Amino acid sequence: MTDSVEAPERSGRRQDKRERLIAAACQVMYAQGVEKTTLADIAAAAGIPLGNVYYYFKTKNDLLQAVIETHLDEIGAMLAAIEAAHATPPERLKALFGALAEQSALIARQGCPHGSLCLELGKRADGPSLAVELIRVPVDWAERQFQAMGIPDARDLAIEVIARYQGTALLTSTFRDPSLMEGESRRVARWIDALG
Amino acid sequence: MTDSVEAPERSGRRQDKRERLIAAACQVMYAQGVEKTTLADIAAAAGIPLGNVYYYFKTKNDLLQAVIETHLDEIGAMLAAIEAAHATPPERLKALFGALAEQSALIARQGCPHGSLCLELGKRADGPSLAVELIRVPVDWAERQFQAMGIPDARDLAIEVIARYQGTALLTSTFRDPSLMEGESRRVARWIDALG
DNA sequence: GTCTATAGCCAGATAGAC
DNA sequence: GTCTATCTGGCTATAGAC
Repeated sequence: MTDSVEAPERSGRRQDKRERLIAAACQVMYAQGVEKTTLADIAAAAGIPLGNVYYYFKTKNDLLQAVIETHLDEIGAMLAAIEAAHATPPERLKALFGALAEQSALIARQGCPHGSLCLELGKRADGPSLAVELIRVPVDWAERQFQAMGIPDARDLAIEVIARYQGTALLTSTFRDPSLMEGESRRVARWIDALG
Repeated sequence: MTDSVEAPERSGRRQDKRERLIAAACQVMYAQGVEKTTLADIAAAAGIPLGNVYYYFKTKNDLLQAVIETHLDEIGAMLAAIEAAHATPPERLKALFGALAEQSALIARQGCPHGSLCLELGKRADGPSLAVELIRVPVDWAERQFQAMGIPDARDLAIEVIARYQGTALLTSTFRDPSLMEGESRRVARWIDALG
Protein backbone atom coordinates (compact mmCIF):
# COMPACT_ATOMS: atom_id res chain seq x y z
CA MET A 1 0.00 0.00 0.00
CA THR A 2 2.77 2.40 0.78
CA ASP A 3 4.90 0.92 -1.99
CA SER A 4 5.73 2.37 -5.37
CA VAL A 5 2.82 3.73 -7.35
CA GLU A 6 3.84 1.70 -10.37
CA ALA A 7 1.95 -1.47 -11.21
CA PRO A 8 0.32 -1.93 -7.84
CA GLU A 9 -1.97 -4.56 -9.28
CA ARG A 10 0.64 -6.78 -10.81
CA SER A 11 2.95 -6.79 -7.84
CA GLY A 12 -0.08 -6.99 -5.57
CA ARG A 13 -1.32 -10.06 -7.37
CA ARG A 14 2.04 -11.69 -7.28
CA GLN A 15 2.33 -11.19 -3.56
CA ASP A 16 -1.22 -12.35 -3.27
CA LYS A 17 -0.51 -15.76 -4.75
CA ARG A 18 2.54 -16.21 -2.60
CA GLU A 19 0.59 -15.21 0.48
CA ARG A 20 -2.23 -17.55 -0.44
CA LEU A 21 0.22 -20.41 -0.77
CA ILE A 22 1.72 -19.73 2.63
CA ALA A 23 -1.68 -19.33 4.26
CA ALA A 24 -2.87 -22.59 2.73
CA ALA A 25 0.33 -24.32 3.82
CA CYS A 26 -0.17 -23.05 7.39
CA GLN A 27 -3.67 -24.45 7.54
CA VAL A 28 -3.08 -27.79 5.87
CA MET A 29 0.22 -28.55 7.61
CA TYR A 30 -1.37 -27.67 10.94
CA ALA A 31 -4.39 -29.88 10.25
CA GLN A 32 -2.55 -32.90 8.83
CA GLY A 33 1.01 -32.59 10.09
CA VAL A 34 4.00 -31.57 7.99
CA GLU A 35 5.10 -35.03 6.84
CA LYS A 36 1.67 -36.15 5.76
CA THR A 37 0.94 -32.94 3.84
CA THR A 38 1.75 -33.02 0.13
CA LEU A 39 2.39 -30.03 -2.09
CA ALA A 40 -0.66 -31.14 -4.06
CA ASP A 41 -2.77 -30.70 -0.90
CA ILE A 42 -1.43 -27.20 -0.39
CA ALA A 43 -1.79 -26.20 -4.04
CA ALA A 44 -5.38 -27.40 -4.08
CA ALA A 45 -6.21 -25.51 -0.87
CA ALA A 46 -4.71 -22.35 -2.34
CA GLY A 47 -6.44 -22.81 -5.70
CA ILE A 48 -3.13 -22.91 -7.55
CA PRO A 49 -1.87 -25.58 -9.96
CA LEU A 50 0.75 -27.87 -8.51
CA GLY A 51 3.52 -26.96 -10.93
CA ASN A 52 3.14 -23.27 -10.16
CA VAL A 53 4.10 -23.78 -6.53
CA TYR A 54 7.70 -24.18 -7.63
CA TYR A 55 7.78 -20.72 -9.11
CA TYR A 56 7.39 -19.32 -5.58
CA PHE A 57 9.22 -21.95 -3.54
CA LYS A 58 12.05 -24.11 -4.81
CA THR A 59 11.34 -26.99 -2.40
CA LYS A 60 8.76 -28.13 0.10
CA ASN A 61 11.21 -27.24 2.83
CA ASP A 62 11.45 -23.65 1.63
CA LEU A 63 7.69 -23.36 1.90
CA LEU A 64 7.86 -24.83 5.40
CA GLN A 65 10.37 -22.17 6.41
CA ALA A 66 7.97 -19.49 5.22
CA VAL A 67 5.22 -21.10 7.27
CA ILE A 68 7.35 -20.99 10.42
CA GLU A 69 8.23 -17.36 9.80
CA THR A 70 4.56 -16.54 9.42
CA HIS A 71 3.81 -18.18 12.76
CA LEU A 72 6.65 -16.18 14.31
CA ASP A 73 5.22 -12.96 12.93
CA GLU A 74 1.82 -13.81 14.38
CA ILE A 75 3.32 -14.51 17.79
CA GLY A 76 5.17 -11.20 17.71
CA ALA A 77 1.99 -9.38 16.77
CA MET A 78 0.04 -11.07 19.55
CA LEU A 79 2.61 -10.20 22.21
CA ALA A 80 2.78 -6.61 20.97
CA ALA A 81 -1.01 -6.35 21.11
CA ILE A 82 -1.03 -7.67 24.67
CA GLU A 83 1.59 -5.16 25.73
CA ALA A 84 -0.43 -2.36 24.15
CA ALA A 85 -3.67 -3.46 25.80
CA HIS A 86 -2.37 -4.26 29.29
CA ALA A 87 -0.09 -2.13 31.41
CA THR A 88 1.15 -4.42 34.19
CA PRO A 89 3.11 -7.67 33.88
CA PRO A 90 0.59 -9.83 35.78
CA GLU A 91 -2.21 -8.59 33.54
CA ARG A 92 -0.09 -9.26 30.49
CA LEU A 93 0.73 -12.80 31.57
CA LYS A 94 -2.92 -13.55 32.26
CA ALA A 95 -3.82 -12.01 28.92
CA LEU A 96 -1.33 -14.28 27.15
CA PHE A 97 -2.83 -17.40 28.63
CA GLY A 98 -6.31 -16.06 28.03
CA ALA A 99 -5.60 -15.39 24.37
CA LEU A 100 -4.29 -18.92 23.92
CA ALA A 101 -7.25 -20.38 25.80
CA GLU A 102 -9.62 -18.49 23.51
CA GLN A 103 -8.56 -20.86 20.76
CA SER A 104 -9.61 -23.87 22.84
CA ALA A 105 -12.01 -25.15 20.18
CA LEU A 106 -9.28 -25.14 17.56
CA ILE A 107 -6.76 -26.67 19.96
CA ALA A 108 -9.21 -29.44 20.84
CA ARG A 109 -9.36 -30.37 17.17
CA GLN A 110 -5.75 -29.94 16.11
CA GLY A 111 -3.53 -29.14 19.07
CA CYS A 112 -1.27 -26.10 19.49
CA PRO A 113 0.18 -25.24 16.07
CA HIS A 114 3.56 -24.29 17.51
CA GLY A 115 3.91 -27.31 19.77
CA SER A 116 2.93 -29.63 16.92
CA LEU A 117 5.55 -28.10 14.67
CA CYS A 118 8.31 -28.28 17.28
CA LEU A 119 7.61 -31.90 18.10
CA GLU A 120 7.49 -32.92 14.46
CA LEU A 121 10.52 -30.91 13.35
CA GLY A 122 12.48 -31.97 16.42
CA LYS A 123 12.50 -35.49 15.00
CA ARG A 124 14.19 -34.42 11.78
CA ALA A 125 17.79 -35.01 10.94
CA ASP A 126 18.05 -31.39 9.70
CA GLY A 127 19.29 -30.41 13.13
CA PRO A 128 17.94 -27.45 15.12
CA SER A 129 15.45 -25.49 13.09
CA LEU A 130 13.77 -22.11 13.20
CA ALA A 131 10.79 -23.79 14.86
CA VAL A 132 12.55 -23.59 18.22
CA GLU A 133 11.87 -19.86 18.15
CA LEU A 134 8.14 -20.57 18.28
CA ILE A 135 8.66 -21.63 21.89
CA ARG A 136 11.67 -19.50 22.80
CA VAL A 137 10.01 -16.19 21.93
CA PRO A 138 7.02 -16.62 24.29
CA VAL A 139 9.26 -18.03 27.04
CA ASP A 140 11.60 -15.03 26.80
CA TRP A 141 8.64 -12.67 26.80
CA ALA A 142 7.15 -14.31 29.89
CA GLU A 143 10.54 -14.19 31.59
CA ARG A 144 10.72 -10.43 31.07
CA GLN A 145 7.26 -10.05 32.61
CA PHE A 146 8.23 -12.03 35.71
CA GLN A 147 11.47 -10.07 35.97
CA ALA A 148 9.49 -6.84 35.89
CA MET A 149 7.47 -8.21 38.80
CA GLY A 150 10.70 -8.53 40.75
CA ILE A 151 10.58 -12.29 40.92
CA PRO A 152 14.01 -13.90 41.36
CA ASP A 153 13.59 -17.19 39.46
CA ALA A 154 11.82 -15.55 36.53
CA ARG A 155 13.24 -17.98 33.99
CA ASP A 156 11.87 -21.02 35.83
CA LEU A 157 8.42 -19.49 36.09
CA ALA A 158 8.47 -18.55 32.41
CA ILE A 159 9.34 -22.14 31.48
CA GLU A 160 6.59 -23.37 33.76
CA VAL A 161 3.85 -21.14 32.41
CA ILE A 162 4.58 -22.06 28.78
CA ALA A 163 4.96 -25.74 29.68
CA ARG A 164 1.56 -25.66 31.38
CA TYR A 165 0.06 -24.18 28.24
CA GLN A 166 1.70 -26.72 25.95
CA GLY A 167 0.86 -29.65 28.18
CA THR A 168 -2.75 -28.59 28.57
CA ALA A 169 -2.99 -28.09 24.82
CA LEU A 170 -1.80 -31.65 24.29
CA LEU A 171 -4.36 -33.06 26.73
CA THR A 172 -7.06 -30.83 25.26
CA SER A 173 -6.47 -32.17 21.77
CA THR A 174 -5.99 -35.76 22.92
CA PHE A 175 -9.29 -35.78 24.80
CA ARG A 176 -11.00 -33.43 22.32
CA ASP A 177 -12.17 -31.41 25.31
CA PRO A 178 -11.90 -27.58 25.06
CA SER A 179 -12.92 -27.14 28.69
CA LEU A 180 -9.51 -28.39 29.84
CA MET A 181 -7.88 -25.36 28.24
CA GLU A 182 -10.38 -22.99 29.79
CA GLY A 183 -10.03 -24.53 33.24
CA GLU A 184 -6.25 -24.23 33.10
CA SER A 185 -6.54 -20.59 32.05
CA ARG A 186 -8.47 -19.77 35.24
CA ARG A 187 -6.06 -21.86 37.31
CA VAL A 188 -3.02 -20.05 35.89
CA ALA A 189 -4.71 -16.69 36.47
CA ARG A 190 -5.13 -17.50 40.17
CA TRP A 191 -1.54 -18.69 40.35
CA ILE A 192 -0.24 -15.43 38.89
CA ASP A 193 -2.43 -13.36 41.20
CA ALA A 194 -1.00 -15.27 44.16
CA LEU A 195 2.55 -14.42 43.07
CA GLY A 196 2.03 -10.67 42.99
CA MET B 1 8.51 -70.61 29.82
CA THR B 2 5.43 -72.04 31.49
CA ASP B 3 3.98 -73.03 28.13
CA SER B 4 3.64 -76.47 26.62
CA VAL B 5 6.75 -78.58 26.61
CA GLU B 6 6.33 -79.26 22.91
CA ALA B 7 8.44 -77.38 20.45
CA PRO B 8 9.42 -74.56 22.78
CA GLU B 9 12.10 -73.43 20.36
CA ARG B 10 9.92 -73.11 17.31
CA SER B 11 7.09 -71.24 19.00
CA GLY B 12 9.66 -69.26 20.95
CA ARG B 13 11.40 -68.19 17.78
CA ARG B 14 8.17 -67.22 16.13
CA GLN B 15 7.20 -65.02 19.02
CA ASP B 16 10.72 -63.73 19.04
CA LYS B 17 10.52 -62.39 15.49
CA ARG B 18 7.19 -60.78 16.16
CA GLU B 19 8.50 -59.21 19.35
CA ARG B 20 11.61 -57.98 17.57
CA LEU B 21 9.47 -56.34 14.92
CA ILE B 22 7.34 -54.56 17.52
CA ALA B 23 10.38 -53.48 19.51
CA ALA B 24 12.05 -52.13 16.38
CA ALA B 25 8.84 -50.34 15.38
CA CYS B 26 8.62 -48.73 18.84
CA GLN B 27 12.14 -47.40 18.58
CA VAL B 28 12.09 -46.21 14.99
CA MET B 29 8.61 -44.69 15.10
CA TYR B 30 9.53 -42.88 18.30
CA ALA B 31 12.77 -41.58 16.82
CA GLN B 32 11.45 -40.54 13.40
CA GLY B 33 7.71 -40.13 13.87
CA VAL B 34 5.06 -42.53 12.60
CA GLU B 35 4.45 -40.95 9.20
CA LYS B 36 8.08 -40.66 8.26
CA THR B 37 8.91 -44.23 9.29
CA THR B 38 8.76 -46.82 6.51
CA LEU B 39 8.27 -50.54 6.91
CA ALA B 40 11.67 -50.93 5.31
CA ASP B 41 13.19 -48.88 8.16
CA ILE B 42 11.53 -51.11 10.74
CA ALA B 43 12.42 -54.36 8.96
CA ALA B 44 16.05 -53.27 8.71
CA ALA B 45 16.18 -52.34 12.41
CA ALA B 46 14.72 -55.73 13.33
CA GLY B 47 17.03 -57.62 10.96
CA ILE B 48 14.09 -59.06 9.03
CA PRO B 49 13.47 -58.92 5.27
CA LEU B 50 10.78 -56.46 4.23
CA GLY B 51 8.44 -59.01 2.70
CA ASN B 52 8.40 -61.06 5.88
CA VAL B 53 6.88 -58.21 7.86
CA TYR B 54 3.54 -58.92 6.20
CA TYR B 55 3.48 -62.43 7.59
CA TYR B 56 3.16 -60.95 11.08
CA PHE B 57 1.20 -57.75 10.34
CA LYS B 58 -1.19 -57.29 7.45
CA THR B 59 -0.68 -53.52 7.26
CA LYS B 60 1.51 -50.78 8.66
CA ASN B 61 -1.44 -49.69 10.75
CA ASP B 62 -1.73 -53.12 12.39
CA LEU B 63 1.89 -52.87 13.43
CA LEU B 64 1.23 -49.39 14.81
CA GLN B 65 -1.62 -50.76 16.94
CA ALA B 66 0.75 -53.36 18.39
CA VAL B 67 3.22 -50.57 19.17
CA ILE B 68 0.57 -48.61 21.07
CA GLU B 69 -0.46 -51.70 23.02
CA THR B 70 3.16 -52.29 23.97
CA HIS B 71 3.43 -48.74 25.29
CA LEU B 72 0.22 -49.28 27.26
CA ASP B 73 1.62 -52.45 28.79
CA GLU B 74 4.77 -50.59 29.80
CA ILE B 75 2.75 -47.82 31.43
CA GLY B 76 0.72 -50.38 33.36
CA ALA B 77 3.88 -52.11 34.52
CA MET B 78 5.43 -48.81 35.60
CA LEU B 79 2.37 -47.77 37.62
CA ALA B 80 2.17 -51.20 39.24
CA ALA B 81 5.84 -51.02 40.17
CA ILE B 82 5.33 -47.60 41.73
CA GLU B 83 2.39 -48.83 43.78
CA ALA B 84 4.45 -51.77 44.97
CA ALA B 85 7.41 -49.60 45.93
CA HIS B 86 5.59 -46.70 47.56
CA ALA B 87 2.83 -46.90 50.13
CA THR B 88 1.30 -43.41 50.25
CA PRO B 89 -0.36 -41.46 47.40
CA PRO B 90 1.95 -38.42 47.67
CA GLU B 91 5.00 -40.65 47.47
CA ARG B 92 3.49 -42.47 44.50
CA LEU B 93 2.76 -39.24 42.65
CA LYS B 94 6.26 -37.97 43.24
CA ALA B 95 7.63 -41.33 42.16
CA LEU B 96 5.66 -41.13 38.90
CA PHE B 97 7.11 -37.77 38.02
CA GLY B 98 10.52 -38.89 39.17
CA ALA B 99 10.42 -41.97 36.96
CA LEU B 100 9.47 -39.86 33.96
CA ALA B 101 12.14 -37.29 34.77
CA GLU B 102 14.73 -40.06 34.91
CA GLN B 103 14.36 -40.35 31.16
CA SER B 104 15.24 -36.69 30.68
CA ALA B 105 18.15 -37.46 28.37
CA LEU B 106 15.93 -39.48 26.07
CA ILE B 107 13.15 -36.90 26.23
CA ALA B 108 15.60 -34.13 25.34
CA ARG B 109 16.46 -36.02 22.17
CA GLN B 110 13.07 -37.33 21.09
CA GLY B 111 10.32 -36.01 23.33
CA CYS B 112 7.81 -38.03 25.33
CA PRO B 113 6.92 -41.14 23.31
CA HIS B 114 3.28 -41.06 24.38
CA GLY B 115 2.76 -37.35 23.78
CA SER B 116 4.38 -37.60 20.37
CA LEU B 117 2.10 -40.46 19.39
CA CYS B 118 -1.05 -38.70 20.60
CA LEU B 119 -0.23 -35.50 18.78
CA GLU B 120 0.59 -37.29 15.55
CA LEU B 121 -2.34 -39.71 15.65
CA GLY B 122 -4.72 -36.96 16.71
CA LYS B 123 -4.24 -35.44 13.27
CA ARG B 124 -5.40 -38.57 11.47
CA ALA B 125 -8.77 -38.97 9.85
CA ASP B 126 -9.07 -42.43 11.48
CA GLY B 127 -10.95 -40.85 14.34
CA PRO B 128 -10.16 -41.44 18.02
CA SER B 129 -7.52 -44.12 18.39
CA LEU B 130 -6.15 -46.35 21.12
CA ALA B 131 -3.41 -43.78 21.61
CA VAL B 132 -5.73 -41.71 23.77
CA GLU B 133 -5.33 -44.36 26.45
CA LEU B 134 -1.63 -43.50 26.70
CA ILE B 135 -2.69 -40.26 28.37
CA ARG B 136 -5.94 -41.36 29.97
CA VAL B 137 -4.41 -44.21 31.96
CA PRO B 138 -1.86 -42.05 33.82
CA VAL B 139 -4.44 -39.29 34.37
CA ASP B 140 -6.91 -41.75 35.88
CA TRP B 141 -4.18 -43.23 38.04
CA ALA B 142 -3.13 -39.80 39.30
CA GLU B 143 -6.78 -38.95 39.97
CA ARG B 144 -7.13 -42.00 42.21
CA GLN B 145 -4.04 -40.95 44.15
CA PHE B 146 -5.39 -37.44 44.74
CA GLN B 147 -8.75 -38.88 45.74
CA ALA B 148 -7.03 -41.11 48.26
CA MET B 149 -5.45 -37.96 49.69
CA GLY B 150 -8.94 -36.61 50.27
CA ILE B 151 -8.57 -33.79 47.78
CA PRO B 152 -11.91 -32.58 46.36
CA ASP B 153 -10.93 -31.54 42.81
CA ALA B 154 -8.78 -34.62 42.24
CA ARG B 155 -9.57 -34.76 38.52
CA ASP B 156 -8.33 -31.21 37.94
CA LEU B 157 -5.10 -31.88 39.79
CA ALA B 158 -4.58 -35.12 37.87
CA ILE B 159 -5.02 -33.27 34.58
CA GLU B 160 -2.61 -30.61 35.79
CA VAL B 161 0.16 -32.93 36.88
CA ILE B 162 0.13 -34.85 33.59
CA ALA B 163 -0.14 -31.64 31.59
CA ARG B 164 2.89 -30.26 33.42
CA TYR B 165 4.83 -33.40 32.53
CA GLN B 166 3.79 -33.31 28.88
CA GLY B 167 4.44 -29.59 28.52
CA THR B 168 7.84 -29.82 30.18
CA ALA B 169 8.69 -32.78 27.95
CA LEU B 170 7.87 -30.69 24.89
CA LEU B 171 10.07 -27.80 26.06
CA THR B 172 12.82 -30.22 27.08
CA SER B 173 12.93 -31.74 23.60
CA THR B 174 12.52 -28.41 21.81
CA PHE B 175 15.43 -26.84 23.69
CA ARG B 176 17.37 -30.13 23.90
CA ASP B 177 17.86 -29.40 27.61
CA PRO B 178 17.36 -32.33 30.04
CA SER B 179 17.71 -30.03 33.05
CA LEU B 180 14.25 -28.58 32.38
CA MET B 181 12.71 -31.98 33.09
CA GLU B 182 14.71 -32.41 36.26
CA GLY B 183 13.88 -28.94 37.54
CA GLU B 184 10.18 -29.51 36.97
CA SER B 185 10.37 -32.82 38.82
CA ARG B 186 11.67 -31.04 41.94
CA ARG B 187 9.07 -28.29 41.53
CA VAL B 188 6.21 -30.78 41.26
CA ALA B 189 7.52 -32.66 44.30
CA ARG B 190 7.35 -29.47 46.37
CA TRP B 191 3.87 -28.74 45.04
CA ILE B 192 2.62 -32.19 46.07
CA ASP B 193 4.22 -31.88 49.49
CA ALA B 194 2.43 -28.57 49.97
CA LEU B 195 -0.91 -30.21 49.16
CA GLY B 196 -0.65 -32.89 51.84
C1' DG C 1 4.38 -15.67 -14.97
C1' DT C 2 1.34 -19.54 -15.58
C1' DC C 3 0.16 -24.15 -16.27
C1' DT C 4 0.30 -29.21 -18.27
C1' DA C 5 2.58 -33.21 -18.57
C1' DT C 6 5.73 -36.20 -16.91
C1' DA C 7 10.21 -37.85 -15.16
C1' DG C 8 12.25 -40.28 -11.30
C1' DC C 9 11.86 -42.12 -7.05
C1' DC C 10 10.16 -44.56 -3.19
C1' DA C 11 6.35 -46.06 -0.44
C1' DG C 12 2.95 -49.97 0.95
C1' DA C 13 1.50 -54.15 -0.34
C1' DT C 14 1.44 -58.74 -3.04
C1' DA C 15 2.91 -63.08 -5.64
C1' DG C 16 4.92 -66.96 -5.47
C1' DA C 17 9.44 -69.75 -5.22
C1' DC C 18 11.64 -72.22 -1.63
C1' DG D 1 7.39 -69.88 7.67
C1' DT D 2 10.79 -67.34 5.03
C1' DC D 3 12.40 -64.37 1.55
C1' DT D 4 13.05 -62.24 -3.36
C1' DA D 5 11.13 -59.86 -6.85
C1' DT D 6 7.83 -56.91 -8.30
C1' DC D 7 3.33 -54.42 -8.87
C1' DT D 8 0.83 -50.15 -8.20
C1' DG D 9 0.28 -45.70 -6.80
C1' DG D 10 1.58 -41.25 -5.01
C1' DC D 11 5.11 -37.97 -4.06
C1' DT D 12 8.76 -34.23 -5.15
C1' DA D 13 10.59 -31.89 -8.60
C1' DT D 14 11.44 -30.61 -13.54
C1' DA D 15 10.70 -29.57 -18.61
C1' DG D 16 8.89 -26.87 -21.56
C1' DA D 17 4.59 -24.99 -24.13
C1' DC D 18 1.94 -20.86 -23.74
